[in-house]
Amino acid sequence: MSEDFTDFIYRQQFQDDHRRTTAAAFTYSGSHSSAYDDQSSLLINSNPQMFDPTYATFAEFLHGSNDHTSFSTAVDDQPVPAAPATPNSSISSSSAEAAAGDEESNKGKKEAKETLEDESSKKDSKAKKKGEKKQRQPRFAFMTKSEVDHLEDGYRWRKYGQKAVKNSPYPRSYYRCTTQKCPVKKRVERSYEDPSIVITTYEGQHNHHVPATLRGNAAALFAPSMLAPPMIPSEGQGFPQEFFLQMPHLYGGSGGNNMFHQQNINHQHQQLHQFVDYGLLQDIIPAVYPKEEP
DNA sequence: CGTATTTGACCCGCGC
DNA sequence: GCGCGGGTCAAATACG
Repeated sequence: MSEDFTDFIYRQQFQDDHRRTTAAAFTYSGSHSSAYDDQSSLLINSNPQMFDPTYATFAEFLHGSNDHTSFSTAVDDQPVPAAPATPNSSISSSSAEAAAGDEESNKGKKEAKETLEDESSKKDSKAKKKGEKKQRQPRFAFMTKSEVDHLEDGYRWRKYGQKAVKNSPYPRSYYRCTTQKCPVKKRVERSYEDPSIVITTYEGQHNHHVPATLRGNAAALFAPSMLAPPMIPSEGQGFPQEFFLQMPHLYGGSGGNNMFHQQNINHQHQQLHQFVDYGLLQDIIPAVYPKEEP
């Protein structure tokens, strides 16, 4: 179960749509998303003091609008053996297969489709072209304590599926980035143990900029330098460096230090600090939010 | 009327 | 080989 985790990286509280949200970020490489459900409570409750009020919104958090916060996790080099900053959150464990293939199971249908477009090639070339292991893209997950399922993250998503989650009354939703040719997928589900926790998993890299059609300032936060390079298949040990370029603030490089660098938090965001200080504990306690959603 | 969502069918890997 | 669970497709439907 916990083997699916590679590292617990970050914890964050912010506010989206006037709702308070708490996020915990980690990478993982397993195939079963239910694996981290077991850890959600632990992650959220482990150490309230770790919250970093640097970012105001989920999108900001995701894209790293500033880099006042510095982290060092040896994710791309080796598994992180130690817990970030609290003995409680020792979630880190194996990170053997960054791309364990259990997805991309649509090969059959794709084959049929492409046979139509490309009569001559057929499944042989197809299998050759794509059948070479179909590796799963590295995934990056966030656990957010939020009443909204689908958090604004700066991109446009189209829902393409929803499935019931085993042992959970809450379904899992599947989204794809709406930008043409962008391979990024995302799935969202609510923890069955703590319904106030939403687990968002991203897979793949965006090959484009954030659409400028967002409300708020999410688009403006996204610098051109954030454009991700083409994906390079993972070699099974950790995640490709390219993956982390998307969220540089989450990785202070592979310096070897596994610990949080809390001392680097910039304290110039006074209002955010106040916000956090005021409402943090409320979020730590599991709560039932009024149902909403469009 | 174009686009996004819903939802059952389908595919695939895996364990028994 | 079969059943199960996860993931995706795509026709139907809802939505603006």
